[in-house]
Amino acid sequence: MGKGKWVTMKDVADLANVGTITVSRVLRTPEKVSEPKRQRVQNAIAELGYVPDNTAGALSSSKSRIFGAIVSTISDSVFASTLDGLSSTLRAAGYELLLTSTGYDSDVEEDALRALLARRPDGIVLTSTSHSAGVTKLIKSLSIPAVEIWQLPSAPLDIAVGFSNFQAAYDMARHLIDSGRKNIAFVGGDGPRDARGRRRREGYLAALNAAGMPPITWSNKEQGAVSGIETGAAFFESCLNINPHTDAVMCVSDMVAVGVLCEARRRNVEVPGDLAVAGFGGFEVSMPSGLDLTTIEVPGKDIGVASAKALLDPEAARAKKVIDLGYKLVQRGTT
Amino acid sequence: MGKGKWVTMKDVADLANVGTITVSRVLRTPEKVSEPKRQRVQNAIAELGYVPDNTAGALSSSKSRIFGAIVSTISDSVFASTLDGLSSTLRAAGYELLLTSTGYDSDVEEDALRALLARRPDGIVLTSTSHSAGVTKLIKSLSIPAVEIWQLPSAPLDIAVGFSNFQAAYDMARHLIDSGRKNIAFVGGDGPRDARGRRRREGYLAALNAAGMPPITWSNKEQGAVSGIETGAAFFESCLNINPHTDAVMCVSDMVAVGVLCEARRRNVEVPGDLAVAGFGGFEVSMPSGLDLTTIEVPGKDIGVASAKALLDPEAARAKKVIDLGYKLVQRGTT
DNA sequence: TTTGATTATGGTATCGATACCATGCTTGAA
DNA sequence: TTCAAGCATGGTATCGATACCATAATCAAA
Repeated sequence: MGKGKWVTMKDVADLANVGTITVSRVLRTPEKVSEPKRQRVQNAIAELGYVPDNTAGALSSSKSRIFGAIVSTISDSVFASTLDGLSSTLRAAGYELLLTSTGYDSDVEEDALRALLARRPDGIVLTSTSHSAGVTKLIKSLSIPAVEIWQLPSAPLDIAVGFSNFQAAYDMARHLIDSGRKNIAFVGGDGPRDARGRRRREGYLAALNAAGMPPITWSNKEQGAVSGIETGAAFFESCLNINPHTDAVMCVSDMVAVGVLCEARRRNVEVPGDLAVAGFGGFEVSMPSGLDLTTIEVPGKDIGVASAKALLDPEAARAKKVIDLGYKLVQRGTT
Repeated sequence: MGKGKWVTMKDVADLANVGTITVSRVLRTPEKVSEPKRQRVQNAIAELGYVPDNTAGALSSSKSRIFGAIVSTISDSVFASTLDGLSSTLRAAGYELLLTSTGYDSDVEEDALRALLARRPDGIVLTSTSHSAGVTKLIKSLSIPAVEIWQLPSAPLDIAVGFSNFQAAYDMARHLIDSGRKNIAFVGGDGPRDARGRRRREGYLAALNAAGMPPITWSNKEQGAVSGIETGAAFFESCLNINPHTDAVMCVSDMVAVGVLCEARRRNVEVPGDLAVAGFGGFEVSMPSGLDLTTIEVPGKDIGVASAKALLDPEAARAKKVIDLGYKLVQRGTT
């Protein structure tokens, strides 16, 4: 049709022989327009292939119907399910999600936030919980809801949705201690940029400390990869050097645990007889068959859905301030 | 600062004692403004914490500096790296990415597209290659670049960036045939909504057909999960029933291959002696240690980067029309 | 019939930026 | 000295919608 030009509301109005405002009403509050005109307008819309311009709408109504999200990486599959939940819930309510990734670089966060704010979003989602002074100031000065997700911060900027990594790891360590394990190791979670992993490690340390057990921690920092399957496999290389009596290993993620399990099978280390293995959750929602891994199930998608609800109804969410969705320790065959 | 109100360009202009247009120029073409005024304006911006309103800018310049992307799911980690590449490249050029997921429902695609177009993007990215008539018509009528990614379509709507799943799988099958395997199975890729997996399966079938070998295909459709680790593990259950002489298995993804490998180790099936295992790639970019899996390395992130470039310079990209980034058959220890 | 309430509809200002044109000033060449 | 060219700057219209107010039409009650 139009080359380089968009059809405008005026075009529709002219064709239907009504005022532009009537077209606007047909789209937003159709019950306020009489039947015959509504029909004419709708026909005109279809005939011209009219697509409303939300940019203009946002300007005049000062409601953009966009929410912004800042994530460290999209590739991190843990976030992915959250983003899916967020995006689909918002879309169902007629909102769009503007996504920006920082690549774990906190200097970028402020830039990303500014870029986001330039679109005048109706609310924002942050996936990190420690912010620079600039970011904090910027957010505090806004009148739109800000939701921090995943790791629950001690002092939320506005609204927080997530669960406690610390507590979950603590519980998992207790589970291993209670089932009689004496030498419990922890693998991963030491990356300087991986705040969630670090909290898990801290939960583990706290539990062992409370039980009077010496911790056994390990990572392959030098290799750069701290969360892949290979980390779990490589763990065996040095594990026995540190403590040859290790009889349980908590992993910072399910992926790492899968690596440990594969390697254990290859070396004929019996699981859970010789070695208990625990993961940390939700990289694949269900893994009932095959691996039978004990893990912490994390409400990734629920976090997305709950954040969306918080953005859509900030008053209700602010009443709670912190929305803790919990986690589930799922015991299976590996412990 | 302002409660519920945003600082506008006018506010900055008043404080700096210049016209609004000068503020605009300081932000976009600073070299056209004299040194002293530029300083005054920049001070005013900093003092007021001014964040420009791109919504308004988009309206008057009819350039939104937004690109839209429609993906089936964000959770699919394969897309994730592409989205990362796309998003970061665009952001570096001052553009933003508006993301919408369809949840594999092609009815939703047209809705999603309309919602995207309502934001007047400067270009769009599509991850599926078969579109409804409505979608095709809508896109053809646009004057903005449209990039189809991953699977290369036979007749691109506008620009296509990706590689051939068919050819890659064909090559992998040839590799197995050439290395002397006689009974080669294929696992997965039969989901009605998984077009990429289907093309891989077809490539496999074509190669076996050309070699005069009967195919052995398997899937656990009934379980709903056709791409997880458990698929690979479950494969063993029925594999021997179909063909007890199976000596090679091509998997629709690396994840499935990991499942196969783990299960093989557990059952003391020697890899690659008794069974060759091949994955299909890039769910984790490098897995050098531990698993040593032969796989097809897929240029996930590059696709994102190349798409971003195509969007930013559509004329150059249109000259090529189809940008084939290829793939890499990486032979490792499992074949 | 008049009045007030209610519904349907349109006109006009406005949102916050950019585009375009006009202006005044400074130069250097004629 | 005069004029053209170039630069810095500002004024005003404009982008495409919505908000707000005004008006016309309809209907029930007085």
